[in-house]
Amino acid sequence: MTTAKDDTLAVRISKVLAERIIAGAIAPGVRLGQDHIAEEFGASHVPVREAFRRLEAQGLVVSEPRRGVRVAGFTVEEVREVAEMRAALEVLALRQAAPHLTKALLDQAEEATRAGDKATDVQAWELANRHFHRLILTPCAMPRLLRAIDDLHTASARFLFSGWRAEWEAPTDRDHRAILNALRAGQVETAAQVLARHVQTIGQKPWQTSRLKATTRG
Amino acid sequence: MTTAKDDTLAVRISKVLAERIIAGAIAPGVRLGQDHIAEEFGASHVPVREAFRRLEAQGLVVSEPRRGVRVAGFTVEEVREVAEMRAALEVLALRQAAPHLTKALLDQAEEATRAGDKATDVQAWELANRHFHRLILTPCAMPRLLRAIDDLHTASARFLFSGWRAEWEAPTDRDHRAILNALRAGQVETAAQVLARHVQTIGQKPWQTSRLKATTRG
DNA sequence: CGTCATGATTTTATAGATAATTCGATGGGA
DNA sequence: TCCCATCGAATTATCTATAAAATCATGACG
Repeated sequence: MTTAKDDTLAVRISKVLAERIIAGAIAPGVRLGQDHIAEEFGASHVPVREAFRRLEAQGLVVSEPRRGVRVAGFTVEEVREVAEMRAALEVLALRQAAPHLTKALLDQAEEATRAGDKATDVQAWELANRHFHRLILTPCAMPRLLRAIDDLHTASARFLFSGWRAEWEAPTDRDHRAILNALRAGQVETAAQVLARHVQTIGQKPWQTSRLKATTRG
Repeated sequence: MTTAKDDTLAVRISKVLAERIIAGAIAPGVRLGQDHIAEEFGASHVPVREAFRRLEAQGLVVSEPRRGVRVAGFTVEEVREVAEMRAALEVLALRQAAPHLTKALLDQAEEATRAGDKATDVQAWELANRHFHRLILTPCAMPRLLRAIDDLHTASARFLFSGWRAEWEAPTDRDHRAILNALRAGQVETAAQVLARHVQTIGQKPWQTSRLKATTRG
């Protein structure tokens, strides 16, 4: 999680910057001057450039040639986009992972859900939530898919921390338990549907959330 | 398509290398020495490193810290993975794009299909095929999704060129026309299902293809 | 025969120089 | 007097060249 020593310098810089962007410490649209950042990290500008490329691949910054990089702004449309992509990909991963899910894994997932219950701040909750999703999806054994989902999770976390999140505690826990119950009963399709709706719901604005819950499962 | 002049040098290098990897000119697992490539392009190693990062983001190379980059090897599982991801994401894109599809766009897509009919080599066919998919998906207006699909297309093209492709002409054209007909009739769900099956079929090994066609959508 | 050390190759990082774009200022025109 | 255009300076990205760290291989010694 925190800057492994054997990582290359560029990776460490990209991780620190990613944390800041996700946490909202750097506002969207802000230009990232490479000399400024290089000076802050006591490095030169070359590893900073590499860090920029990594962040660009994750969709956290946008790079305009000869005009530098800016923190990617996220509009309502982009938030919806990430949610839809997560829904599509996580459903795929769950379907492939389902045959390989063991009771031990599902128990671990339930424990992650409980950890989310007890979370008092958003960071702890997000950690538990991501842990839950990772536990039930990893057995699909599709590395490229899992990496894509992970990038979408970080994008989700970004606006989750940004203040205009909905009430996330109750419905999420309910959905998580519903997914686990369906999986334990062998009803993969039901679990997939709940997962899709669950992911799409997160990241809705509060008023949209309530309206969507009313028409739920239309 | 070919190395726009206003692109940065790193982008041009990454495009050339991507073409080579896709065309199979560089075998999977081969180490890419940055000095060697830099010398070939008459550049230094810094833009080469940036090009490596872009290729890594596309999944065409894998980078081990302090040990250089190697051309990503693609196994049968990885090919299946890319096909499944494409199916999931393209279906999503098509559903969102459907309301914005105009008759003019569908006509252009049909023309792209005809271009695929007339293609004599794999390169030309792949170009027409990608054009078709892009035409019917772009109106979804989801840039992140479209970029992800595009990366998956290049990954698909890689093993399409690698020799162990199935007979790709006839079934593809039939699927394309079926998709267009369904879209013209307003049957978005039908079009989405055909598209999903179509994408999953491409990239199957020949014997798998025939078996899958027999048990269609089993 | 195994292990350790040394050398060569390769990746990674730093510093300096070059080119391009943006912002600000100044001058001309309405 | 105000607005627009053009020119210039400064900021910024990009590239080249050079040095340092690390890994792998080879060979010698125990």
